[in-house]
Amino acid sequence: MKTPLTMLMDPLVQEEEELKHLLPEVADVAELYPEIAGLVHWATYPVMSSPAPPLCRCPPPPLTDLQFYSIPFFPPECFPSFEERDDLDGLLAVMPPEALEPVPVPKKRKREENKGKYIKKPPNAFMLFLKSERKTVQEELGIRNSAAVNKVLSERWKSLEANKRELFEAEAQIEAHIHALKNPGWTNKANYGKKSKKSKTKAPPLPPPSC
DNA sequence: CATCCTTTGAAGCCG
DNA sequence: CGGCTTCAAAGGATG
Repeated sequence: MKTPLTMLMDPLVQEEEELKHLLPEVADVAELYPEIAGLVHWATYPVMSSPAPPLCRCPPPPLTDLQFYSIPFFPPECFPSFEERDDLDGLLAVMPPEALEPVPVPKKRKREENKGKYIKKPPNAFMLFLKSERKTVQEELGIRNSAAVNKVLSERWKSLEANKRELFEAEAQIEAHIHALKNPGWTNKANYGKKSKKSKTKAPPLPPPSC
């Protein structure tokens, strides 16, 4: 008899071979971002061959960050062993009540959400880089305007060391896999055309002929 | 208050 | 299949 969680994990197990080559990057991500190490280990453990990785006892990431990425809040200290994680009822019983709260949705999305469940795209590597470095640039340059900050970060992204960029790319892949697991069958198509049309005509209208 | 600006990358769409 | 469009984040600016 398969538990709901086991059924959820089956697709991941099937992709074990595909993900194996990512494991070194997963370890790097956990090292680079200790605040989400527990989450990374938890999320990737199902695709790892035995033995299970040592249980991370680091504190869980802030709940707001987890909700931001729509990741269920399963802090490692909620289950003393990975085996107990498969006891879904038991796990739910020990989870903090706020972890079961619905994921907050930005105001600009609430209209769409009212019509039906709105699931955001997972962030790509550059978006994760923006999120990671925005505060640093804001403090370094004393600017808050995101458009200006993004321009600066665009240049830094282009000159970023390859190995550091690969960490963000690996993290983006992890985010995408978690997103796919949480939202089976979801595609970008669901979000396409949901935003109001921007007048961002890449090729500006032809100028009038100068006589 | 809603949308724009600004970036890269992923993915949908269309001819 | 190539090129265009949309949307992920975010916070000040603008209408």
